[in-house]
Amino acid sequence: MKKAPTIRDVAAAAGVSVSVVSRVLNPDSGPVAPAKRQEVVRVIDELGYRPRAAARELSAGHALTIGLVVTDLSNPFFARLADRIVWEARSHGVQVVLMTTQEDPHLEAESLDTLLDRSVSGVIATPTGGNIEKWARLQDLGVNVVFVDRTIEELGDADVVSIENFDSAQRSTEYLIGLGHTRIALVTGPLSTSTGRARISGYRAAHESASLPVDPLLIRDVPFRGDAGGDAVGSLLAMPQPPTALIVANTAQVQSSVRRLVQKGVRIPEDLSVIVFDDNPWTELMSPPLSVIRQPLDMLAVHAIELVLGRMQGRLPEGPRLIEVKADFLPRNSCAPLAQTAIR
Amino acid sequence: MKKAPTIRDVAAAAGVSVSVVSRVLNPDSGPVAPAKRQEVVRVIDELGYRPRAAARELSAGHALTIGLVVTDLSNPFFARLADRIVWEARSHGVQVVLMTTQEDPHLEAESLDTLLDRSVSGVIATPTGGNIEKWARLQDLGVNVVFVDRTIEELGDADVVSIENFDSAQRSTEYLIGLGHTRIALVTGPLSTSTGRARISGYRAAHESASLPVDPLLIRDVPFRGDAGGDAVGSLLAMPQPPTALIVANTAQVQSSVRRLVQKGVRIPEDLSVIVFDDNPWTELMSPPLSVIRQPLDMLAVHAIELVLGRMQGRLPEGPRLIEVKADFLPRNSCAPLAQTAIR
DNA sequence: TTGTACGCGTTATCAT
DNA sequence: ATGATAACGCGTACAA
Repeated sequence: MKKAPTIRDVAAAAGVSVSVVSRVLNPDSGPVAPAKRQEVVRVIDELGYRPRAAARELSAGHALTIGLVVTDLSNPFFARLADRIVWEARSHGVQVVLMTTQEDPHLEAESLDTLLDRSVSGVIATPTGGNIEKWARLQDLGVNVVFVDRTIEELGDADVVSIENFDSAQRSTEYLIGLGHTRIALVTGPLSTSTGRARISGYRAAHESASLPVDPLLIRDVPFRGDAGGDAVGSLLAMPQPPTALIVANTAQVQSSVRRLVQKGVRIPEDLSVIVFDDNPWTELMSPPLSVIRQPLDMLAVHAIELVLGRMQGRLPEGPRLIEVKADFLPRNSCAPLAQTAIR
Repeated sequence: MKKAPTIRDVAAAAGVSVSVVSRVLNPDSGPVAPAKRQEVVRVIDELGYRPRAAARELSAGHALTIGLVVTDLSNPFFARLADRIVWEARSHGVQVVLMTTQEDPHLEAESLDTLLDRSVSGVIATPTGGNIEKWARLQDLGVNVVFVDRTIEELGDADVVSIENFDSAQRSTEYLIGLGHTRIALVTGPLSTSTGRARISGYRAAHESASLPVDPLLIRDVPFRGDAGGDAVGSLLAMPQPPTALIVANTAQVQSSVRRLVQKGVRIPEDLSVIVFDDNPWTELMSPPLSVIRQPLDMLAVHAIELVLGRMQGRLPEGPRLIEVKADFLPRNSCAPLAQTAIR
């Protein structure tokens, strides 16, 4: 186990001073005689020298690194988001340190502290909803914060990239209303999250436009983690007057919800029409293929990374930016007119 | 945008020297008078001081960080592996920087260089198969390397955690043979990977034990990325004498393979019996539920992290360790006896 | 164009 | 028990 060469080793071997080597490394920092430059490059190559990131960071005061804070990589939504972000960051020479929160504000707080220690220059995150002061402090210390998917309204200064939550929920609800359904259940995230709130609003708006009453018992704002989605579905099915249609408005709840439906032997769409908010190609392979709101997470990722990197490089105007990308509704075969629904 | 306090600020505010503060931070590095300790702690808390990671790393020569190098986070296998590893690492106070290779040795090489720059003390990776000297160099520089899922036989010194590839392939093949099938197709990873080779061997062994000939045309070792799995399936179905059973022996190919089957209208198991190597809960929700070799990736993750951390802390005996965890075969309803198969 | 010297924040060594 | 000081490796004014 030998130890890696330093800039000094290179300088010595090339017969120049460290500053020359440094200037070769950072081209715009000053002039170098072509002959010496070539020699230095040769030696660097020969020794396999690479600048230590820690030293650079210490000197620069900040790292060419961003933090990615998501709740849970076993959710395909976040997995694919992470994939895109890591990929995009790499192509810009930026590394990604990954942290998961399991939707726990306490773990989130820990993550933020750690990222601060690392002097990351940016963070892309799906916030749990808590830790408001901590987020503010992070920004105060010069870290560029970009929220993706969700947001924290109280935090004025953060960029946000999300899908059109209100709109998506409204459209899918309208679609079901258009099929004649009047008892439409909604399983969505907790009220403590911006997405949970926005999607419920969209759902309500669709009812209002159609002058349809909203049965509050049909709205289930449940935790993301665990089997909450499945349990909500179970309880909905057990109602004296069960719904004839169901919208699962959050990727985190889709899996457990669908599993419960399958377990209970519910026929789709004969017994129940179903729409899910999805990022999982498998929905297409089920029988019947599920109608989905397709979350354009490539767009989310691209915008998010564009924002952090943009901020890091100082371009981009001052104020916070809010980007909403459209989510397409893909009707497939999991919805039927009320008239053809068995239990009603 | 204020700037974070340093150890000097703390020392000044507490009326002590930096050494005292440092000793308070690192308890085992020397004695501190209880009174002073308390005061220092108070000031640290008041100022919200946190030690800069870069400075520590520079001083220590290595970072409390590990690199996680996988091919692709959109594969649920790697996503969930990453999830577990990040989680487990966090609980030990080490961060994870994430890199993806897209199965490209060139990108892998870049990643390794970057990780070297960061002075990571360990790497958990699913190697592409190339970059042998680079991996060796990494180890030479004191980085603990743990391969997971796949391995590089030429590299003597690396720990390896994998499933029993030979055995899993053998058992699933035997199961199908037991159902009377004689033309069993195998879609698996490229021969350049250890898993590809081992699974083909298991498949062959099962045939041998049953004194069944192996039709080489039924073995498709295809690339992981893209639609290679689906294309292989398409071409298998188009054979003059198509297979009556199919094993998709790699998670990366499952999705495109199954999609192709669905597209072609192949009935499972009436037309074709199917077994897939899986980590995706959705296989259970399809109709029919697919029989799978369930990859125990929790075990993979736990062992991998246990190995890196163990090495980092200097415990663990000298030589490289090879851990093989068992993968269970879960028969569900996607396989039928040959006698009940339509096309034969 | 090149080299010297100092700062970045922390830990470790060695006096006191 | 405490404090001064030298690394750690790199960037960068500033001097030559």
